[in-house]
Amino acid sequence: MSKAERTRQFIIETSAPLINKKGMAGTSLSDIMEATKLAKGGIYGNFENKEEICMESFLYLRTQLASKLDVAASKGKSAKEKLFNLLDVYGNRKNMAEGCPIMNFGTEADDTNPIMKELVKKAILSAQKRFLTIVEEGIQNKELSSEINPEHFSIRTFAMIEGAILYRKVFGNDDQMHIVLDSIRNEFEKYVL
Amino acid sequence: MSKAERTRQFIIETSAPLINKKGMAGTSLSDIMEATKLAKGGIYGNFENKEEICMESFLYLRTQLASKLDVAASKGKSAKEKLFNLLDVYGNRKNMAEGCPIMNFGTEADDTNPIMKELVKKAILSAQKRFLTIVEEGIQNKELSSEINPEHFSIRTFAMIEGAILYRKVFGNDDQMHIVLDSIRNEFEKYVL
DNA sequence: TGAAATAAAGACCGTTCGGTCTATATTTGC
DNA sequence: GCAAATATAGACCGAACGGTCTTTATTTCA
Repeated sequence: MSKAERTRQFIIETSAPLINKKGMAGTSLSDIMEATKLAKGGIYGNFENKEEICMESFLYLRTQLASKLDVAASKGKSAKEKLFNLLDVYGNRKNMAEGCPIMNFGTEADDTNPIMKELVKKAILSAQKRFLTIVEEGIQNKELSSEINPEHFSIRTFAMIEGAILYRKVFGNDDQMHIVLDSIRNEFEKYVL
Repeated sequence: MSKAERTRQFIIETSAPLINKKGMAGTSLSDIMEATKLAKGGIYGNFENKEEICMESFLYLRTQLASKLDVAASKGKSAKEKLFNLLDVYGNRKNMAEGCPIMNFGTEADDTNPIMKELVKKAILSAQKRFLTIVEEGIQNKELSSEINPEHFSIRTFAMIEGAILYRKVFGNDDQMHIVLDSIRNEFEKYVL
């Protein structure tokens, strides 16, 4: 990895939590300069503009979280274990320090920023698919009753978790998150054969 | 209503959808000037600063939506009708043109803006309470099985709807919202006596 | 209707914004 | 270890930012 590549990566990793917290419009270049201790030249030598930093920051956060989730799921031996492991990742706020990047970037990405919106869309679909696959495979393996609707379950689960993340952000505690996760677990158990 | 009061209200009503869409940091004073066709003097004669416009805009959006919800609920004669009427309001995107103000302002209100955060917190609690009351009264009136946990149900419902609103914003359609609302209806029906 | 009170216009202010560019410092490969 | 290549510093730019203030226009009410 060349110096430039290392610096670029460093800028992304340093800016990402900042932008996730303060928003794209709310994070200024001087914020990024201060956080990275780099001057303008150091930043703009590695990025076209602020928008590129925002996009890369989102992709970084998204990838980080996705790999945590994938690792957690893969450690489960059954559909139930996989799902519950996923829920545990969402339940631990350390895994999404400044809130969910999907929600943070998604709410800010308006129609003037279609590329960002597309990235968020893909992130949602991939998060949803993680649930979907677990349920579908669970049915195939006869672990789950075929009465569960995999698509509906995964949409509902993802939506509920995002709502709980909003709760967590605004209230600053995990009370509602735990209630939500428990209810997802309870509902899922009903379909476990 | 004095001229100033009318102008102030006009500024709020004109800015609110703009700020809800573009965010607090993303909406500039010139945006507000353009939308209202007012000059700086006209704005700052009625507001201390931009932050005040943002707060009033949130309160306006919140009140607008709350009254729609309250009216809808009050038209229902049973707990089920009340709840279903509420869900219909959430289901109609026209009622939340640029997304849910709770989510939009809530994700942006960080710790540097504690007053805003408090307003969002109250808005969430009041939205949740609307569900809670319906369920509690339903139980009292023997319309609902006492097996339903009113608090958990209302938290779960609100979270799921917020998640669905995020879906709607990013995907631009109501597919997931309808799936979510249907599942809420189905779950609720199980407790109807 | 006319005088006092009030509301809005818009020139102006310092600051900060995102971004460019040259000069200097640091890597890199021989 | 030195020369060429590359990466970073930071002065600089015009535009846009939020906000102020005086001047002018409009309400308001006797």
